[in-house]
Amino acid sequence: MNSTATTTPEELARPTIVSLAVVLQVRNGALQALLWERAREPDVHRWSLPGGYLLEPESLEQSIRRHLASKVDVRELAHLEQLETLSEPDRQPEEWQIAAAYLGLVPADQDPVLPPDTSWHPVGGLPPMAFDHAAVVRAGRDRLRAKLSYTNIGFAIAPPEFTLSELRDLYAAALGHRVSATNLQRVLVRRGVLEPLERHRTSAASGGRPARVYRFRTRRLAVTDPFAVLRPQGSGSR
Amino acid sequence: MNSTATTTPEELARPTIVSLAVVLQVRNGALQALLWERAREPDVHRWSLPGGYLLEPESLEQSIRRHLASKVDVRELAHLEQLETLSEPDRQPEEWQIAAAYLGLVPADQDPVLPPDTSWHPVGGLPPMAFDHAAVVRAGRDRLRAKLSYTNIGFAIAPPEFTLSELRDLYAAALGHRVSATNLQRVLVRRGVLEPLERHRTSAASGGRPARVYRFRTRRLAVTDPFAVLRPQGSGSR
DNA sequence: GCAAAAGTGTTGTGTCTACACCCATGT
DNA sequence: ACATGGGTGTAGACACAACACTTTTGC
Repeated sequence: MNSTATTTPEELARPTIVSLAVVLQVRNGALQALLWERAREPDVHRWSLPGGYLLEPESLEQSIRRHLASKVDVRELAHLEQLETLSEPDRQPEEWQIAAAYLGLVPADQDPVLPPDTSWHPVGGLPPMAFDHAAVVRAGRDRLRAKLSYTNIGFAIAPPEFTLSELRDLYAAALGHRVSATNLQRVLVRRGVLEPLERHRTSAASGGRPARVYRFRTRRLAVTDPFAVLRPQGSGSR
Repeated sequence: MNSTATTTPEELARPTIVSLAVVLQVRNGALQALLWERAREPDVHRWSLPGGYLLEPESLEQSIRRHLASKVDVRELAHLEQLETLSEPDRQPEEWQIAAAYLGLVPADQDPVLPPDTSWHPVGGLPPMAFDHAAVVRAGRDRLRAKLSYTNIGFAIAPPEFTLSELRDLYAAALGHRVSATNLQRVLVRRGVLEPLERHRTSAASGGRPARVYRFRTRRLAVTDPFAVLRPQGSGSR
């Protein structure tokens, strides 16, 4: 059987198709996921990822953007990428669903108005989750953590402008461990990811030197540390 | 609309669902992809990726393994992972298909018997490809190249045992640039990926010192260079 | 002046590349 | 002996973490 036969066989599988999103944001110093509380069986009162059915004719990315629009304004999503596609026939009890999972990131300065059944939950310490959604949240968190190391994806969790301590706190929350502002600055400036502005943030009531304001040079995903090893010969050491 | 409503609406999209695979192997010193020549319109005589319809009830991974079994013996696949899911409504002219693309890797010592309409093609220099399949091949190639740098995925392109020059040639073919056997050995041994055996390969007719035989310590995917930067504090430098 | 926070200087370490040199075999 | 290919030793370039120290503000 070939993927492109002109006549479609009868015994074809016709699972329903949904798109899901792990929407992450750093809130109150913790990485949090946008979850939605189920109102009916199965898995009543368990929490699940936002998303829903694919409609005619739209791509999966259009689908997840459309579904998310009822939770958060699409303009608040600084980044959206595909995570994985789940297809185990028994992953949902009632019907066979194929689910394309996406990772969405919301900058820390946004505070979307949420519908009543929806709220943010720290990814460390998730509430009881429906179906296989807890694993998807972990996959999203891991993808973000990995990309923070070798891409400029920080732009998607940070506001347009920020001080280095603010950025350090965002990275620390997302990565789940302490981060040094000193070294974070050096790494990101050396790679050309961060750009210092001339402006400074006035110091807090407790005093302290005013912090310089930075921004990401570009707010589109780019790989900044392409080859860990095994670079082409003669391309210089890192 | 929610992903888990108990009643399924009428206007639901019901595209057909297929699985595709970019199967890669190093052959004759070049990274090659397993392609299949279309026998009918649309895109007659263009080359496409092996795969086909999802059947009831199987997962996408089971589906692609089943379809590949008609091309290559499944036991010859040393690694299989999901690449991306394509869903643009107009990506195929005749029907709307959602395609889950996988990356499969065949060790260099295998030589599967192929059906007549199927053959290997170097990924640099692909023949005219059907639909969006050329881009999927490039995505598979790029995924392999990236993972060669930070995982032990070499096990999936290498035979069970090999000398370092042989492994160097495989890495060079897959990466598309020259690789030093000296440094490849040091990187992979330092990381505990390679294991030297006591055995040696007898030298060729042209002479030369007999080469030591190595193998991968494990033939399951593992990340060996986890954090490019931004490691947790106090976790030592690389 | 003193505390607080930001920012710079500097040192040490581990990783990787490049290249010189040595080793073991066939002819 | 010498050509051929395998393997080791070593030096230099970087990137990074850690930490001491300086700068700039509020009180």
